[in-house]
Amino acid sequence: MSQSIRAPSAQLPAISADDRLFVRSAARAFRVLSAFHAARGPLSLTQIAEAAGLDRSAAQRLVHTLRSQGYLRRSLDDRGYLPGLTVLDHTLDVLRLDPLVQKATPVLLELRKSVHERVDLSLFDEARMIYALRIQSKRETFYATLVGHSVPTFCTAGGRAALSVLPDERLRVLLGQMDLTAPVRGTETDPEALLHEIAAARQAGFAMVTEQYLLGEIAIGVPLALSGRPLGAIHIAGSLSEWAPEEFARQMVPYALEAAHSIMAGF
Amino acid sequence: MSQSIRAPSAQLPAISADDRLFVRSAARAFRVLSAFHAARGPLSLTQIAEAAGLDRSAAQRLVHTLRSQGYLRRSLDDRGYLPGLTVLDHTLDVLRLDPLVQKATPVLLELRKSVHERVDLSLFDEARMIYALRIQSKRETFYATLVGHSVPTFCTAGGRAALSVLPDERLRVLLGQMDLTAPVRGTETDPEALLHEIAAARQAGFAMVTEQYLLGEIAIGVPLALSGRPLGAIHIAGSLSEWAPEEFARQMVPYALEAAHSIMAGF
DNA sequence: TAACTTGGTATCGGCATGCAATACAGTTTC
DNA sequence: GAAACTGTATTGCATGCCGATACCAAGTTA
Repeated sequence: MSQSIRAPSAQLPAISADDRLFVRSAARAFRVLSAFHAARGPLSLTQIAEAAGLDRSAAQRLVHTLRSQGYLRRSLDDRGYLPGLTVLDHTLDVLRLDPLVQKATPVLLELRKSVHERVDLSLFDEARMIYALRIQSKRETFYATLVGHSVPTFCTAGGRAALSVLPDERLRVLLGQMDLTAPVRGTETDPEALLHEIAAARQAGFAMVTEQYLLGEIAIGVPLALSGRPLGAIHIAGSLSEWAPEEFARQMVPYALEAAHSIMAGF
Repeated sequence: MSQSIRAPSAQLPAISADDRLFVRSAARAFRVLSAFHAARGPLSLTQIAEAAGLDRSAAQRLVHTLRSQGYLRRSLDDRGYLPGLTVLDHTLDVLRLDPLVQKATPVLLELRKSVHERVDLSLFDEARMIYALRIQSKRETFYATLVGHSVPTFCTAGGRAALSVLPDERLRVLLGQMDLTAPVRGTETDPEALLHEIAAARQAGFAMVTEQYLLGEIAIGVPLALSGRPLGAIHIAGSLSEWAPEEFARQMVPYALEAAHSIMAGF
C-alpha cells in the first residue's frame, strides 16, 4: 500500500501569533478537519481535540458547528466522527474552476481511448503532486485511485516533468526544502542526481521513472506549464511485468505530448 | 450542460443567532469558501464578501487566513481568487474514510470490466446524490465527470434506488421537503407518481430512468443500504441512441446487483 | 491630468464572542 | 460497581474579531 504525502499542515504548525489579519477561530475549524489527515477511521471528540491541538471544550463547539454545516458527520455505527459530504461541494469548486482541469478533462478522456493504461492529471503543489483527474484501467486498489491522493514530486514521473520547466537554481532551492524520503528501495534521493534526471527530462520533453515510487510500476509524465510556471502534469502508468521501458516510452510518449500540446493550446 | 444541485448552504441560510455552541467565526470562513458555489470563474474580494454576506473588511481577513492555509489561491492571471488545492486533502479524507467508498472501489473497478458503460458510485445526501467514484467510458464532458458533482435524488436512477429502501411514510415527508424542479421536459415531478416509481424500484430491486435528468440518457441504479438506511447507489448509464431500455436493463442489472451484493457483504 | 472607478492592503478601538472551567448523563470495560 | 470513556450543556471573563476608516496602485472615463 502506498503511503500518501500530506499537506504541510499535517503536522500542525502552531497558529501564528502575531498577524493582525489572521482569524484564529477560523483556522481552528480547519484544524479540526485536518485532524482526519492522520486518521485511519472515525475519531472521537477527544481524539479530534488532541490532533487539532485544542482542548475538548473548544473542539466540542467547533465539531458542533462543523456538524451543523455537514462538514462532519457521525460514523455509521455512531461511535465517532467522520468528515462530511459537504466537503465534496468544495471539491467540485476546486476542480471545475481550475483552468487546467477545465482544459484537460476532454483531452484526457480522448487520450484514454488511444492509451489503455492508467491516465491521470496531477496538479503541481510544490513538494507534491495532487491527483485531480483519474482515468482508471485495471488493477489499482483503494485510495490510490481516489481524487485528492497526492504523491511526492521528486520521485514521480509527473512531478519530475513539472519540475523540468524550472531553472536549475530554483530546483536546488526547492529540492533543498523537500523531504526526500525514499518511498521504495531504489528511489533516487540524491539532489544532484535528481537534477540530472530532471535535466534529462527537460531535454526530452518528458520524464520516465521505473520503480521510483511503486514497485513494478513504470510511468511517464509530461509537464503542463505556463510561462515557465509548472501547473501540473499528465501521467501514464503501466506495469513493468507487461512493458519494456523503451517500448512503453515509444508507444506512450507521442500520445502524451500530443495531449499536453492540445491542453496548453487552450491558454 | 447539466446544472448541478447545490448544497443547502448555496443560498446562505443566515447564521443562526442563538446557539451557545455555534462558532460564528468558523462558519463565516466556510461561507467564504461557499461563495464559489455560484461562481463561474475567479472571484474578487468584493464579490466574495457579497456572496458570503460579509462586509469587505471581514472578508478580507478571512480570505487572508484561508489563503495562508492553501484553501484559497490567486487565479493564474492574478486577477481574482480561486479555491485552493488544500481542499483536495479533505476530499481524500472524506473518500478514504467513507466505509461505502472503501468497499465499493475494488468492486466498481471489477464491474467496469464487464460493463462498458459509465459506472458511478454516488452517496445519498437527502435531496441529492453526490458522485464519489467515477469510472468513465466515453463521451461525457467537463464537470459532469468530476468528483463532487451532485444530482437530484428524485429524478435519477441511483437516487430513486436509494429512496426505495425507505418506507412510504418517510418518503412522503422527504419528497415534501425536496425541490422537485424538473431538469428536463418529461421529468416526473408529481409526488404520488414518484412514489409509484419508487415502489416499483423497491419491488424490482433496481430503478431505471430514461430521460429524467439528461436527454438521451438511460440509467439504472441499485441501492446500497444498511439496516433500512440508504447510503448510496451504484449507477450505470448509457445512451438511448444505442440501447433499447429493456435490453439495457437485461444486460446491466445482473452485473449491478451482483456488485451491490458484493459491496454490502463487506459490512 | 484629474476625477473617477475598482482592485488589494493596513490599522485600531470597542464590544460581542468564543475560550476555558466545570458539571452531568449515558456506555463500555474490566 | 467503579473507572474511564463517550457526548452534551452552562457560564463569566478576557480576548479576538468586527466594522469603520484610510491608503496605494491600476485601470477607465473625461
